[in-house]
Amino acid sequence: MPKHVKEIEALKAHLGKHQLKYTRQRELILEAFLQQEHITAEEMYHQLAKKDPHLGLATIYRTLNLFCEADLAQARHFGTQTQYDNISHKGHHDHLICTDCHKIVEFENCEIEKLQEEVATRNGFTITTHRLELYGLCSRCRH
Amino acid sequence: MPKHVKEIEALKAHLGKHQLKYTRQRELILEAFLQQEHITAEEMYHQLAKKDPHLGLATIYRTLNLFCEADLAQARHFGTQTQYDNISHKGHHDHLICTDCHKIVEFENCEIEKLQEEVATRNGFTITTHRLELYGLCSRCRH
DNA sequence: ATTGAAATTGATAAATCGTCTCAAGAAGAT
DNA sequence: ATCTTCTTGAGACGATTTATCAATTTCAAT
Repeated sequence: MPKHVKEIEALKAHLGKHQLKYTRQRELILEAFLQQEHITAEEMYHQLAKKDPHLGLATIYRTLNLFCEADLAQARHFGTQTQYDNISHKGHHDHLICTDCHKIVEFENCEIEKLQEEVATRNGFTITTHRLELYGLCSRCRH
Repeated sequence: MPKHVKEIEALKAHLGKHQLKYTRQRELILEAFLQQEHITAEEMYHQLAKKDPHLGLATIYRTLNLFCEADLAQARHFGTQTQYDNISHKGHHDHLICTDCHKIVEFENCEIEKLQEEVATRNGFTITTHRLELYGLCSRCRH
């Protein structure tokens, strides 16, 4: 019935491993989360208010942080807020961030990823995820 | 006597251009800032408490933001705090982070940096700083 | 199905981080 | 030295996120 069976199973696996429980709220938040590329807790709060007016903001924060631990999400702090990126089913994308107008351009680069793997291997690491953010000025803000 | 004559002149140029004043606090904070690769306002607050116990935290925030406008610093949101990067400092290092034992290995990779520049140029960006973190398991934790 | 231990929730208090306010003090031009 | 303007320090404030805790829900064991 639910669309994202694979991710639900991944979450359940994580929950089981840590003696946590699969709740109605966690399923609701996961379903909503997986339909976004990235979202803030506040945005999700308003979005889900229609489906469950009693869902608390604290629960959303707790659940999104849980998703980070389960490697379904990745938190990214920008400006005063925290963005939760969906890294589970899309190819992981990186960000170009304009420090002036806060514009964000997403990109993907296989060569960089390959070099990352090399660095990791050289140091005995096995990468599960990564974060790459390039900060600078976009063409308009450079004047 | 101050060591960073070039940066002090750059700051004075910016101040003059905007009808701002060169104060004891601004010089003190600049001297301290230029000795770091990156620092938070809070860290600087404690660090400078010895030299000037009356220096206010608000002044440090104001001054670090001023440095950003004068292109001496670059703000970057890291975790819950804001890191102020020293732009004149070059050797930027990246991190390999073990998600199990939290071991952190620093590395530098020119090829990756070159590819980052290419991506930025292709999108019309001029990079001033970046952040690359690879998350995974180190050799010991993989078993 | 019922029970009971353990985890989760919602509401809100509290903490955190950074900015704003404003009276008093410092800088710099005249 | 004077005068205008900018800056400072202290604390209030606003926004975001986390902690607290009693009531509720989950889920495994009856």
